Amino acid sequence: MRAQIDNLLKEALAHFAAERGFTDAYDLDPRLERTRDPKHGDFTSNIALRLSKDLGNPPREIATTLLAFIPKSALIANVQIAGPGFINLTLTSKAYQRELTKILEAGSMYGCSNIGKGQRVLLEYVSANPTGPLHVGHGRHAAYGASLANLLRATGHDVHEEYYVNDAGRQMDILTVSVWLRYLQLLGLDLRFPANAYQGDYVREIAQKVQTTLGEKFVITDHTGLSKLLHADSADSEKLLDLLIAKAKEMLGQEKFSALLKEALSSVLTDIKDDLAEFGVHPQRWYSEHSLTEGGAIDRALKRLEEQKMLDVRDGATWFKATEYGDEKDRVVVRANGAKTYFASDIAYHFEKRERGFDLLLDVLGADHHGYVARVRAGLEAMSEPGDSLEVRLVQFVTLYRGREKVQMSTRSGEYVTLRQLRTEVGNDAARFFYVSRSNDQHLDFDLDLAKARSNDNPVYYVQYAHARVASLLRKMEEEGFRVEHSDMPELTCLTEEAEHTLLVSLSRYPEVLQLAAVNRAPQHLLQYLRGLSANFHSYYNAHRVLVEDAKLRNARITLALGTRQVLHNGLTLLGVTTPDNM
RNA sequence: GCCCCGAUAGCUCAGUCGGAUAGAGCGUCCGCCUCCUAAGCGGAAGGUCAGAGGUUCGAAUCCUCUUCGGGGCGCCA
Repeated sequence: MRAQIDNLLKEALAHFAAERGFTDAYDLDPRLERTRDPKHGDFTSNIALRLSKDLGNPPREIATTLLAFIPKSALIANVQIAGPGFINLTLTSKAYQRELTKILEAGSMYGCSNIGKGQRVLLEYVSANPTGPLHVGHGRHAAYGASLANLLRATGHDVHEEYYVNDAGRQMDILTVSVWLRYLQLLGLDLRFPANAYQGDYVREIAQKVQTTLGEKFVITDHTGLSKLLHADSADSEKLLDLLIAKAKEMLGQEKFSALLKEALSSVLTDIKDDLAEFGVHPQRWYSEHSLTEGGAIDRALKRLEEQKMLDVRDGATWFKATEYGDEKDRVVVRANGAKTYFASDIAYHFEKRERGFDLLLDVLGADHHGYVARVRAGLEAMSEPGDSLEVRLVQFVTLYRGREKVQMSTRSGEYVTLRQLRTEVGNDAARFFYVSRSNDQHLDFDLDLAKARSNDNPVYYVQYAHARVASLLRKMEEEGFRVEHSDMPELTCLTEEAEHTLLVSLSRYPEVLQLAAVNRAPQHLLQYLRGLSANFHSYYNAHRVLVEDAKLRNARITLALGTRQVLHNGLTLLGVTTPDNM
């Protein structure tokens, strides 16, 4: 709808420009907006105000000239100049009736557009270390990323979703050692378990599984050295972990250590994949960090940097001269001990994404990662890739509440609420909905009690209920022996109530909302809209009877309800929320 | 010290290329509730948009400074 009105104004502007003898010199985008106050009509443009300065004419005069050029249209009832020079357009009721028809014709495609023009987007999100179950923070990343992917697809982007698996590096080694120690304990060895190893029960479960499937493969005969290490009072507990890792590799041998690591990794990863799948999150690819090394991507990236003379050896380590690209300090890519840093994998990974032909690398990261955005961008630029091909959206933290009471969590002790627990408690729908209810760069207070409530205070319930209410109406209609005549569109001209007009206007905004939400990477706009639409529908339902005796009016009202159901369905589906017919 | 995010009604928050009289939900107050199964419905009161300057025809929105709050700054991942 907006696009149609927009075109009319653009046409007028083209005439106007031709008459005044200028063409592309000025910004001639009408920047059509919805009015806030219905007194100002339905749409408004401030183009006359914006042109006024450049043209040296008063805005109202420009507006008057422009107004004469607006083509006649069945969609526009009235055009007025108001205030300092706004052009206000009031639409005909026919325009809204047509839009309702379009909703039902387009069905699940209603609202989709091609503003993305097929841009190839690699959306990376969650990418939690595979060292334990996902917790409620990861849930927010998952819900946000998945909704964003849906929004981008609906607006014509070619989206590829990816989860980066950090399956190399120290954290995996620590997990492996944790599993190994639990495994040895299971087999009766009396060993102390370090406080900073992975504490969760899932470590014991993996150990149990290893023992069941692989038996005593990882048993060691002489464990005095290990025991001694564990009971030594080491001041530096991190150092102890490193020593333990070295000891484990030495005692088991690299091959068995790797086998154990693989077991641990696959257990955790399987759990994460199942968890996300149940949550409606399906990355197309699980990209292994390990494969970066194997595939030579790290070497290619380093070589590229070398060619650009962007590497420097100091103190035995290899540094990337990030400062030359605006970073605050240079960054190590290869440590003095020869190990490549996490940062090296990271720029290699992003470089490799570009090699795969993606236009936009869209990363969803935790707010604690903001520091490395500049680094990775610097890396891309140093490798002659455009810095703005990387876009990062940071997700702030989640705090759980039960009513007024804060739920205490501590990642360190392994006492945190998992995503699975949350989903089990409040359900997938409420979780998906609540997670994207606030802007990603705001802290989120997640109220478990509210999310579970079956009352209108609960926004997800409220919106789903609007959908169910339509279904209920249709059932009732059948019971009463009525039916919708589909032969030709019912006479929507019967929809003359104010509440009906409000609802029609709200429905017609949906495509604009999708674009706004996609462009701003802001699913909460869609959510906010759905709440408003539901409110409009509920008020309408409360004020007016749909299943009236008059067949014409009844058909028109049912059609309006069906349109509402369609838009609610389309919107909720993009957010990963189901649309029940019964509640 | 440097960097990022935030501050809007009693509470939780919308307000996204600057636009006309700043919105919603909850709570409060006042009515209503024999009605398409719907745990309710309608209305009202409620604001120094943290503060101060600036840009602009026009600022909650952009810029600068200040105050307060949250987070981040490793040859960790």
